[in-house]
Amino acid sequence: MQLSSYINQILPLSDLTNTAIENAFIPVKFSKTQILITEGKISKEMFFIEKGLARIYYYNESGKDITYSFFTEGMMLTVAESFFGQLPSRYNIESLEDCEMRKITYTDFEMLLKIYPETEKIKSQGLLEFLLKATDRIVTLQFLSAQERYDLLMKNYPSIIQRASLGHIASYLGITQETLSRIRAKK
Amino acid sequence: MQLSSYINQILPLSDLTNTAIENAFIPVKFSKTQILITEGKISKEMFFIEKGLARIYYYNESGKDITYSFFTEGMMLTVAESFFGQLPSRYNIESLEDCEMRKITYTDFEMLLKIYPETEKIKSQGLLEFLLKATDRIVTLQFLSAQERYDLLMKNYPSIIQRASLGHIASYLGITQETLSRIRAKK
DNA sequence: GTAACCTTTTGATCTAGATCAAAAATTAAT
DNA sequence: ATTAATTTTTGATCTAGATCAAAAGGTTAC
Repeated sequence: MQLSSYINQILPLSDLTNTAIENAFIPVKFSKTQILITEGKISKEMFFIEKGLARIYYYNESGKDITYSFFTEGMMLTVAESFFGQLPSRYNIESLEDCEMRKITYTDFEMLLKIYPETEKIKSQGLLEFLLKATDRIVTLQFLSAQERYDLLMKNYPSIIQRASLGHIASYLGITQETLSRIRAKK
Repeated sequence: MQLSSYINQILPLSDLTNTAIENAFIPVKFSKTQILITEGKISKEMFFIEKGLARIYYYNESGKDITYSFFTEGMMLTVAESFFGQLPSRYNIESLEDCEMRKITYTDFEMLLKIYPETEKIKSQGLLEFLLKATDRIVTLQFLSAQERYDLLMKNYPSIIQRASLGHIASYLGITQETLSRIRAKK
């Protein structure tokens, strides 16, 4: 999906504003396993994924690498609380495939908001989407079994299951690799 | 906490805007166990709690009542995705104590945003806070033990532990009542 | 091409927390 | 107050999923 279609599906904007947004998001490429945002730092950038796969992850108290979330084509990628709130990020972002993205800096984003006030709606709509996903996640983790969580991911994001590694998917689901491997085996 | 201090702690606003906000939030009282928002309907109201305790909850596939979240003095209470996005709510809201609140309707909220554009910041800041809480929740549910989740709730919201019922707290933590009772017993 | 390194699978065992059931303690209602 | 209803505790048992360990498959690099 193109950035322009993404924006327009949220809210149709004037041609002028659309062009301004298009120009503010500059193309970037990342190869596999690059770190785009680091824990402890304030996210200065937000990415729109045109091609590729990435994940947000963190290390728990015992140092285990845990995937918080996956992002793929047509999604806005950033540690939302850090970017929108300009707070230190508690997560890292890593590319899992070679990626083609568009990125905007926070400064440019603020500028857009100031010059084209209609983009403010894009911001709250964006926040709303992050929130919707997060609440879904909570409900999933609160009371579903490992199998049910896997089925749900399969249903909602089948491509992630094919493209991400077993270990990353397992920690995302809140289970061990072994358990995920067994769930897959018996189907 | 007063509504005015809540607003000002987010962002200092002009006296004019402050007064407009104060007037838009009208006082309401609820007695224990009243339903403020119902699953399937669009949340037309957002509440600021001056006194009392409430919870957001839902019924899972097997019909079990699950607490999604608690809200107490000084918090904004609403099903954020439903109120801000004007989408059907997937949750209910129930008062758990006699409550004194201030409420604003979505229409009045929109009006405020239009007349006093600086309130738009309050909106995104509000969304951001809901998002921050939600991400915390995910990390908690992803890999902490029952005991660790309980300790965390105790640390962050000790008053909820004293005021909410065992069953509500247990489902909030994603565990059974029996397990929670045993965790408490051994301390 | 094979050595070194990851990732996934399979097996055996263990345990945190669920489930089922019933007793005790609180709270509410007449 | 006494009964009824709800909530919490305690006990016994069971199970989903963790942990530990090692084999089997895949990748990557020289």
